[in-house]
Amino acid sequence: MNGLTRKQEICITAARLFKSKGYAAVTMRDLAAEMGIKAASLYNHISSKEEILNEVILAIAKSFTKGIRNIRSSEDKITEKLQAVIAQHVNLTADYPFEMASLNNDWMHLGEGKKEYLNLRDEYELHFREIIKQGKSEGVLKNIDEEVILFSTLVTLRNLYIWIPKKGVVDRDKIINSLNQTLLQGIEI
Amino acid sequence: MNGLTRKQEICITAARLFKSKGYAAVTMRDLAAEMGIKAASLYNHISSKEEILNEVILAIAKSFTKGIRNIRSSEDKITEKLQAVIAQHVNLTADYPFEMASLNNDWMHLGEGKKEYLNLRDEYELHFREIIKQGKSEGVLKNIDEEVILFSTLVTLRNLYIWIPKKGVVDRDKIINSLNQTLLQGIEI
DNA sequence: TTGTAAAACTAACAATTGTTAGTTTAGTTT
DNA sequence: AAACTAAACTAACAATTGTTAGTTTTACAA
Repeated sequence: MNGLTRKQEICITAARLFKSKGYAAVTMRDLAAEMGIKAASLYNHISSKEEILNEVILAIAKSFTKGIRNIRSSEDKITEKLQAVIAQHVNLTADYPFEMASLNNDWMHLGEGKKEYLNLRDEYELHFREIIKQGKSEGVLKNIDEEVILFSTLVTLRNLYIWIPKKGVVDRDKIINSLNQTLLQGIEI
Repeated sequence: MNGLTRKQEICITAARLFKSKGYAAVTMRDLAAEMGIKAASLYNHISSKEEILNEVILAIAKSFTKGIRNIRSSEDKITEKLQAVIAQHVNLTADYPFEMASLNNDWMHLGEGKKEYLNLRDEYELHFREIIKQGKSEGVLKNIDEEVILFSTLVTLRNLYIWIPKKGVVDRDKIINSLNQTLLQGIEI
């Protein structure tokens, strides 16, 4: 019909519900009602509630880690790498705002997949930290504590999902440019 | 004993659990076990699970709004006002990291108190936005979209609860200074 | 028309949920 | 000693939870 499997449709709908109430507060009956079917029917397509969360979170977590791995190993200058990281966040968030919410808020409810998620997150932060270190050693970035830079930048990017859907049609380039300026050069004259 | 009512002790313990699993995933039996009593005994001190969330969230939400109201109406220069906002976030987060997590992640589960919470949040953002506008009109802040400045700053400050407890003993002044520099002047040379 | 596979259904389960009612314990005041 | 109070307890409830088993519907290919 729309090129999606029924399972994918379920996961997409689930992600939307997870964003508004959180994983734990969404029941299988809520999800089924949203799909227009009965709860038991969901189990023709998925094996458990937890599997849905795994699908939702791990797919997008892999995209992020794969992306920053490429950015770090590229030949770009540091500033370009930082801008590429920002652009990746804006683009993935604009494409998958609901999944981003689960990634941020519901990862602790992962069962089997939690270890893999934590590995992906650790690797992501490792690459990001290394880019920042390189920037400092090359004199492109100020000599501020790496962890402060990592935290303040990453937390803004990770929470774009709260903000981006509020704008109507998303002008990605405008957002990317604003964030580049704000995060890299600050807001003070 | 420790100057706290039994109800306050319950709310403090609850906030800690809410941070690690989210409000919906914490059962009254979980909370009771953490207090070393049975679930039914909790109801000698509180009237419902929801009341606990109300207590936890509204207390800290009021602190924030009251604080920024005073900052905005002060005679300080814009830069000092911005630094005062940052300092307030660092201090309240260092004092109440668990409550901050509920404020960020569990407000949608508020029942009776949700309207009051949303009013407090709106008022907070209003004052913050006005400080930013004033900064722009006085030429202290760059001519970047107000909403971008508001979002990127506020999201960093609101999520300090994730980061501050990771540090051992919290050197508040060091964190405040780093954030002042990072948020206001950026990370790029 | 018949066979097949996808996807829905009804009905029910065992466990867990927030909560209530009534009772007991322990410490303090009269 | 008697009364009072704070705070715990046991036992149970009605509702909701994720999930299973078995059955029926739908649509398309043979």
